[in-house]
Amino acid sequence: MAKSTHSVSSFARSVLDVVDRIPQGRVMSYGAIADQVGGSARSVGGVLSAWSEETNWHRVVYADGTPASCHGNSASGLLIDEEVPLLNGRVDLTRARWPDNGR
DNA sequence: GTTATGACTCCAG
DNA sequence: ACTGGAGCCATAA
Repeated sequence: MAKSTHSVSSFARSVLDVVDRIPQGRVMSYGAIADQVGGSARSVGGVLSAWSEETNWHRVVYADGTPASCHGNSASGLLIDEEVPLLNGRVDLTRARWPDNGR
């Protein structure tokens, strides 16, 4: 709840809330989060960039499972550390996608 | 209120 | 599989 101590737009707070709910070893795509908060994938990216130090941005990946770009490839290492199944450099959404729709 | 930018996603070649 | 172009929405100036 460290995030609540700062003033932020309702949209950003919603995005941070969803990302914060992603369990370890699981990932969510920008578009999926955007759909949950009612925004667009780009807007979600902007929020993550602003909260990269307080948010699990490495658990958020592209629609095809590619780890979020910036900062080189540190995301892959973090994902491995989180026990996220990687497949040829991309996240295996077949197993890591969350919520895992029924599983 | 308008313009420009961005950690996105989809479609076509 | 990769690249380029267009669409999408929130934030900042």
